[in-house]
Amino acid sequence: MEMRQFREVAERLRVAGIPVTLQRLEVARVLLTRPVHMSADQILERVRETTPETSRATVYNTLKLFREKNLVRELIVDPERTFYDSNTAPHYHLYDVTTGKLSDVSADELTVVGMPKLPPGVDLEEVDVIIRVRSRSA
Amino acid sequence: MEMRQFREVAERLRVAGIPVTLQRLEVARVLLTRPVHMSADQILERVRETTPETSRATVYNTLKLFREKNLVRELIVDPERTFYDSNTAPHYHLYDVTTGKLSDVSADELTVVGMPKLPPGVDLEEVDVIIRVRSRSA
DNA sequence: TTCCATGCAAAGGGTTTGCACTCTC
DNA sequence: GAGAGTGCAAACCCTTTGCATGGAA
Repeated sequence: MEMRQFREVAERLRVAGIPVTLQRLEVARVLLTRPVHMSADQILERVRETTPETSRATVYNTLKLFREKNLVRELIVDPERTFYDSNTAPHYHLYDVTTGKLSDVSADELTVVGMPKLPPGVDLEEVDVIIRVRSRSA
Repeated sequence: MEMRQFREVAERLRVAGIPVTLQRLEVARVLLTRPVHMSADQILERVRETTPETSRATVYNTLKLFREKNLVRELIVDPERTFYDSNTAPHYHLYDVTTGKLSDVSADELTVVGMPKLPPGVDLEEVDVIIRVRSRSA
């Protein structure tokens, strides 16, 4: 891990208005230095490789904070666990229900045309597209 | 509840190759006699109004069976609980994250254009579109 | 008699909560 | 010394599982 990356994620947290702490920096390093899809547990595991004194609760707190500040997006694709996506640009997802593997589908490859008129008093939050695929069993 | 509806759902189960039992009939009556989005717990509650001797496990078993036979579709829109949709025709969904209310969006109102080329060895299962909205707080 | 369906209770797994401790400002 | 951040363990909630009972073929 280079110092440069540490500095950069620290700056991202400050810009987002998030007070910097050791654990938040670690979660940010794992999650925000490249586009990834990870579950809370995978993140905790990766963080503990370098910072073992990190609790599960803190990771959940941090993820909630990052989501509120729009640093990550929550992906609801599997009832078993929530995934966190560090790519906050508009894009869609391909989910392999057999392997649990998630991949990005760019807005170039796929377009949603049309939008139903929303009920009165509601604002659009986001549009999720999930392409579910199944690995052919041999 | 009219006899006619009972007969009709019973026939749907038989056509789907599902042996008819009292509990399955009740779940089918609650779920399949009109288009609804319900959680397992809501279904259990409704079933127990008329057939109190129904266990949670049986409802889950029955829902899994119905899903395998394509009588219902599972909706993964909320990490808290799975919803079951009795509308098996292709369509999309609008989800109010504030109220938890789900509604259908027909394929007329919205179209997905384009499809990324799938990784080798996988089959398309389905394409989900979820429009997330938020109720404006007064 | 052999299955299959069911009820009940317990277990399981991801997430949240309560609480005490520590650190910072 | 007040407030925020953290670790730990327990609580929570939805769903699944194990097991014994009961019924149908």
